[in-house]
Amino acid sequence: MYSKEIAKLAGVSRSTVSRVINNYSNVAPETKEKVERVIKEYGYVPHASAQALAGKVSKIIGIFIANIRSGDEEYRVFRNVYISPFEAAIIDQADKLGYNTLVLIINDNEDFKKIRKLFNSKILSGGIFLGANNNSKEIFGLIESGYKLAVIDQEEIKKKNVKNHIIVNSDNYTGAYKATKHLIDYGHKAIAHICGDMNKYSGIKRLEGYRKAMKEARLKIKREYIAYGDFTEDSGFKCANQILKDKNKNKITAIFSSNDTMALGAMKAIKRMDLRIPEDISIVGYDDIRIASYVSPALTTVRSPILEMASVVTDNLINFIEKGTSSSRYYIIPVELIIRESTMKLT
Amino acid sequence: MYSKEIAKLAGVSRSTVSRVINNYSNVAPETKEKVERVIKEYGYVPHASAQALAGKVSKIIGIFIANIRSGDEEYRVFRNVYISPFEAAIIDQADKLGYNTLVLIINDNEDFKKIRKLFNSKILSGGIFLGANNNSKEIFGLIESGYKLAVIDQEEIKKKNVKNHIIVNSDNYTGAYKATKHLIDYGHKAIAHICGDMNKYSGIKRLEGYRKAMKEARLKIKREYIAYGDFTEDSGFKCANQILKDKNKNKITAIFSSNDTMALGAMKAIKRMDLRIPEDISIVGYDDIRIASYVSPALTTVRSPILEMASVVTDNLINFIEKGTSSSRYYIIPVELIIRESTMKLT
DNA sequence: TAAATATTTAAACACGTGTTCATAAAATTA
DNA sequence: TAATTTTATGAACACGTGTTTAAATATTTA
Repeated sequence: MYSKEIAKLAGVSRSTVSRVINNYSNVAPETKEKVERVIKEYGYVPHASAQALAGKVSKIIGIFIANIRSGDEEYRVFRNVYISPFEAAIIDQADKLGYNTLVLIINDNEDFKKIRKLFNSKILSGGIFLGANNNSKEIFGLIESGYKLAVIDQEEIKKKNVKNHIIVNSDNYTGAYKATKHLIDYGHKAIAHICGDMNKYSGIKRLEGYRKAMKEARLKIKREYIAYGDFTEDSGFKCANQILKDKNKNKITAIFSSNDTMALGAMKAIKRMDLRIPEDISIVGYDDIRIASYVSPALTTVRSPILEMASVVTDNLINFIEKGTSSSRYYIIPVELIIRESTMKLT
Repeated sequence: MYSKEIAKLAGVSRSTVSRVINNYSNVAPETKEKVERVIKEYGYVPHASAQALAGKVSKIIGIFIANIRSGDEEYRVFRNVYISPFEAAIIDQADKLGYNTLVLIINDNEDFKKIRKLFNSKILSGGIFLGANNNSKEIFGLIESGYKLAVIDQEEIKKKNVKNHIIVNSDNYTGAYKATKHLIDYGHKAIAHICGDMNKYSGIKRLEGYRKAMKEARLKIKREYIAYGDFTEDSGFKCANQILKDKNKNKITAIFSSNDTMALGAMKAIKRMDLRIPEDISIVGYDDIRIASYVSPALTTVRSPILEMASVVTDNLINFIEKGTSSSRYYIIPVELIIRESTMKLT
């Protein structure tokens, strides 16, 4: 069923059908009504490719999800539990605005070529990066090529030739500050930090937030307080072991983990050392993934407003696509500390 | 950058470029090599819409994910924790076969029209349903229309006019049988079942598996043993309360929940009644979602081989798309019982 | 060497839709 | 009523690629 046949059935020309579909003003009301009736009756839908070829832009945006590199195969495929609801929220919001969503999992730099292909072949008219590295040259390249892109969790881009993009971050810095401050307020002094992947902006900013709170309280950050993980559970386990191996010497009483997944690994390690949470070690995570409220003890953590971030990034991207007016917009969304059972006052 | 320009740069005609791209045999090797060099140098990619219009089929498949109806907004958007890794595994497998994936969340019947649109406009060349209701008229309609579809968790379709589709199920019947049998082997006799959504094939078959095991052991299924949930945590909570409210009379010592999410809700309810798991009540879930191994006590459950199911369904669908040869294939994938801490022998 | 055949290429058309342009019809003004 | 403006409509072209057909070139055979 094509527009030619609709035209015949409605007794008008194909151009008139096209004008009805595209809401032109100069169509007689009764003609319009007649054509619309036929369209509805036969369930006609324009051929998207033909439309695209004739100059209409596609109503599809991409979601580009960075895969976790290290760790086991299972985790690789099953994907980041923080990212997954983010994806769902974006799909939902895009749908509300009449857009479909194509999901791509980015494993290596080869996959950036796929993105380029999808844009060049006019399948996508925009895209959102999730979990990307900070300052990614590949993303800069795509933005420079003029593709309409938004990035979650990315430093403000100051390069002169990289403009026209959207960046939405949660306030990682303040979140990490609040988390650390919470431990300080509870009387802890020897507070360790399990860093996330330092290639991600969130990893960097959360470390900064931790430093800020410690500095503000005039607490010295000893070398042994810091361990470098990569946001995976395994790395959390290893980092906790490393941090606590000289516990008698270090007197560490609290850990701020850069995300919940690592915090879970750390909790396993802590329990295995026969230390109690929170009596011996208080621990704070970040992200408020679903498991956080189920583990025992329930994890104190920082919650990012995923729904809000997804709305902001999607609305802005689609506005950018349709109006063409984004001049490097940069958003920071506030976060919330959720106090549960994994932290307690030092007596 | 279009094929016309490539042709000019390579000093050949546009048709020759097309023949090179589409691997025709009658192109001189040196010509072919020359054209390929230019294509690579300029990173040329054919305009997908133009290709589609000229008769090539799109390399995009849809993943249609049914949303949970009841329950809170958060859960709605954040999506089913069982479905989410499934989606990831399908995307991964499709990518390996050179296909991209468009994800659609199905909230109501209106959304089936969207699917029709996507097929009619030639954006999609196939699709996979996740979490769909059993015997869905809407899906039957789409299959009848000739769209190439696969469905996870669906009864074998016997209607004469509904053919050419692929169905992949995990062995829900045997899984539920194993779960119940496990409890019986542990000496339990008064075993309750929290049913899942009876609109889903998995909900139906798991109840059947439970019945089979009970019958085989000559255990009577009292009316109070059965409670009807809908796969959400809330419903699990309510069902457990209902089942256990006359505990002194019923002597129920074990519960088989139709999925893990409801089992979590049930565990909350059980704890709130000051009963111990597994000392007072043993509980078995289904799906082996990630949280299952983190809760305390860790949940005994049934694991479906998600990766395998995703491979089977994706491989078959793409084969169907490319070769056009599927005559109602029906697959059942075996499952595995994972025994953890939430079940114990009755002494 | 001429003829027959095999190989390679270029031109032309098709795919379905949007849009421009010219024209016909209707409405308004003089 | 005639002239002008406004409105409505259909014909023709453009979008980029695949494919068919006819022609040109190279190769082989007699």
